[in-house]
Amino acid sequence: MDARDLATFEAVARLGGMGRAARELNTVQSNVTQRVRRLEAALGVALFERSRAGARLTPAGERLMPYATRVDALLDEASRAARDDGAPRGTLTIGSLETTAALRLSPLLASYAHAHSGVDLVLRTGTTAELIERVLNRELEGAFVCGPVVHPQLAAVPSFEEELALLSAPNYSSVAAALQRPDLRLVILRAGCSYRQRLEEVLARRGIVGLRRLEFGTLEAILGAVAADLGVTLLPRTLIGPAWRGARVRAHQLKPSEARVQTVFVRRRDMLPSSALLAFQSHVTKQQRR
Amino acid sequence: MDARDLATFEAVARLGGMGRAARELNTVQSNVTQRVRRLEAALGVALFERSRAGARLTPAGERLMPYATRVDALLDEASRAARDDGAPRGTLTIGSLETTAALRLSPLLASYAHAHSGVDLVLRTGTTAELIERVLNRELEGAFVCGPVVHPQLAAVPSFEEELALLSAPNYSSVAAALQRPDLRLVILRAGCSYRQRLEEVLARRGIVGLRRLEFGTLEAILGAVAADLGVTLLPRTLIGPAWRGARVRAHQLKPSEARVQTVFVRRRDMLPSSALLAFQSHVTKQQRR
DNA sequence: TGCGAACATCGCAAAAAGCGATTTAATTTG
DNA sequence: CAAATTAAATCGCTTTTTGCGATGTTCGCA
Repeated sequence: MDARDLATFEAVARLGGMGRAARELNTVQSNVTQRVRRLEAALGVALFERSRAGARLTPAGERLMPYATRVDALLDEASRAARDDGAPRGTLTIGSLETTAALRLSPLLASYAHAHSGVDLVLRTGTTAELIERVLNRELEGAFVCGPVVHPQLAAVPSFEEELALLSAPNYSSVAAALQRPDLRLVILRAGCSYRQRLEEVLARRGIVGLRRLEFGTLEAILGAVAADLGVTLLPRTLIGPAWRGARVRAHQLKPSEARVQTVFVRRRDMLPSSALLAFQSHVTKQQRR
Repeated sequence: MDARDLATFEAVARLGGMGRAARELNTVQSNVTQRVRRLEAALGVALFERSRAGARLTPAGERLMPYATRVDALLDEASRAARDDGAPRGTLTIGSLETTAALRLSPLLASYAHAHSGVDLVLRTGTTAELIERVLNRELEGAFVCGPVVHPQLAAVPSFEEELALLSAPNYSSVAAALQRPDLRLVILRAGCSYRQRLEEVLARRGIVGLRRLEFGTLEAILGAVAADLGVTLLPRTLIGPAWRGARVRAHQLKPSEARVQTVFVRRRDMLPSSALLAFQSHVTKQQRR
């Protein structure tokens, strides 16, 4: 059984048609047809039910499908294992929450890039859910996300601990005062952001629900909005630099159970970490000890 | 990366040379060379150190090697999974101890063959060590061997329990009497047989060591030798049919701790059992309940 | 009954694989 | 020290496979 036939099969199954698979695989439909038919001939079973709508998996196809993805992943891992001699090299693609990137990663990435000049670093930001999705799809080798994470396919190592604070315009002297305003809004980084849910919980516990939201793409915009008294937000306390603290926004302390948030680094259990990733993780650990 | 190149690589690594691999793979040496070189080119690393003596793995090759075998096994399993629709079919190749085959398997195999006429049954006999080796090599889907078996790669399910008896010519009235003879010999099925070690332990506990051995290939020959007072042997009590019991050989009872032996069915944990095997195991269980 | 959307088939050209002979390199042996 | 040996690399050739584009076929639907 040829691995490329198997990959073709996988694409057809995933996309639901040979034509579509051909487009994804940069080839022509007749070629895909031929590969699928050869695979079927080799196995002696039909893998797809063809119809004018496309191709749907037969039970045999369903049984084969998980192997197609596993073989693909295994071949990929094999090639990385053979290439990787322990010296970090190649491309390291990791993900991070926006806030974690801003707060923790700059010095880390700088020192890492300096120590391992042979590594091309790629950092993608997103929400916890997005990042986890990408890690599961093997688009990212790992990601810093909002913990805790429990998932059978993922290994999570606690990496940072943040203390969140409620931010408001400076003219409110307490959390309670900041939450008085009738037209209070939640200022959030983006839909699905991990801290948004936390913020809603914090407010719900104070009897405030159903607030309108303001969503911005950058931290600066968020802080600007809070400074302009458009609403409140929840962010790591230490994220508020001297340029913002005190004069332009006020950080209200929350009790630890509400404020504590753990950032964990997740990666697929079944994917062997590249040397570049191992080196990165040891950098994280080193940083923690300081 | 092509799976067949990987298989070629594996053969070269295992056999220590491209020429030898070519012979095993039924092709020519230049072909093997080409495949290995292509693999090396694709990975960008040397996999072998060539010398006049053959080819030895480089560190990169060492890292790749386990993947080569895993990919091979996975492709194999994929093809079986796709083919196997739950109806037992194809070839079921299992192993068994000679004694277990004689004592337990005949009715089992007969009823199984009858119930699943689509399955070609292949039964190989051997010693526990041989059978386990073959199961590990995937030459057998599973085997009945002398338990207990603890091995990280094997799953073992207890299947039968035998009571062993010391067999002698009929003119000895007790174990002690049978062991009196100065030129006593151990009559054993073959070198490495599981019961041989047990027999030696039984005798050692009675102060008898270093006996000569007589080795025969068949149970009939063994019983004949014992009947002719050439020596003693250790066999499952129930194995001695009416044709032999009493008149021609005498079975001496041993205490349970010495007599009890468990036959377990072992198979590779990482190999998904075929439907044929699952059906077989359910036959075994059914038999046990009777 | 013709149209559209899908897969199947066909013929051809290009690419790759496979083979056997030969070359090269490194030992071992006489 | 040269010849023989052994194993891998290379080469030229033939055969096979692949990939492509065009065409054919099927089937549901307007």
